[in-house]
Amino acid sequence: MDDLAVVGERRLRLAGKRITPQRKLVLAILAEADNHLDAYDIYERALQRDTRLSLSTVYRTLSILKEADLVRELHLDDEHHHYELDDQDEHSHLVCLECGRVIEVGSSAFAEVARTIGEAHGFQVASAEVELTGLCADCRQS
Amino acid sequence: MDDLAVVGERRLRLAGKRITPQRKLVLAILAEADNHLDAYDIYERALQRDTRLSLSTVYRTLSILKEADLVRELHLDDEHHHYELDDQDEHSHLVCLECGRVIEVGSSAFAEVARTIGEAHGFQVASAEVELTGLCADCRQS
DNA sequence: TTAGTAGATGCAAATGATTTGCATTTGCAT
DNA sequence: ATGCAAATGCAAATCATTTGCATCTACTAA
Repeated sequence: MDDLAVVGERRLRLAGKRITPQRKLVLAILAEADNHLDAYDIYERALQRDTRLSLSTVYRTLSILKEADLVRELHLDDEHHHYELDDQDEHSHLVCLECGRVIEVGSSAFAEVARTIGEAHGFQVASAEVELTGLCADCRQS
Repeated sequence: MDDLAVVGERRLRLAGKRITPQRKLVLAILAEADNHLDAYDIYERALQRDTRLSLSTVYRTLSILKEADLVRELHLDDEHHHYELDDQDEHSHLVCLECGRVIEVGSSAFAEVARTIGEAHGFQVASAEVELTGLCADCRQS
């Protein structure tokens, strides 16, 4: 969805950041992605679109987007970080131990539990990251 | 609690691993720790106890303990991994954005929700890691 | 109890993701 | 249009984690 990228630009401006072709590109790539990307994924996809973009800029851009709460950083594995546009929706990830597949799940149920648990500790929950590991349906059969 | 370390040794043996002074030490340090440690924390504490232990061995040991499900690897921040003995209890972490404090919370409530969500996707949940970020009680007042 | 051996360790060097210094370019406010 | 602070690219630097290799040692079998 292109909308997300547009919203992103608006929010970047508000944060006093410049809108550069590189940032637009990163935003667009993230907006189109159906799954989570790591920095290098983004870099590769950018190269296929001709625009000039260095890997360091990808990292710098992601860092800015993260600060602006436009992007969420995930720790799906130990190798590197993954990123996704932060659509403000709470959601969790199911990571298959066998094939590594990642299923994204909207989970308002979790959000509620999270808030309740937080409050019980005087804690004001800003965001939740839930990672469930196990076996996906396919891998359960082998 | 010393018990945890003993149980750890038993489980290591079952996994066909040798019980070395270094492994005992890592296990003991983890068992005594009140909070999550990273590899270097463990290394430092080990040095204070005279036993010979290298940082690489800490990493190798943690890796083994992780495989044997004796230790859980946490991604509390982007810098490095943290480890805690896996007491099989489900629990989540409240990470304060302001002071970085980490509050550990037992959460059978979550465990249930997790299983339910997993099942809805044909997913068999093996373990859950929940990280809630926000403001702790103290920091909310400033 | 002891010898033999696969598995462990320590050290230093390698790796690989992420960051940074610096010279050059470029948004964008005026 | 112009100027300047912010952004970029490149290469080099970081820093957590891993690995090769020679040496050591926990354990097994006799």
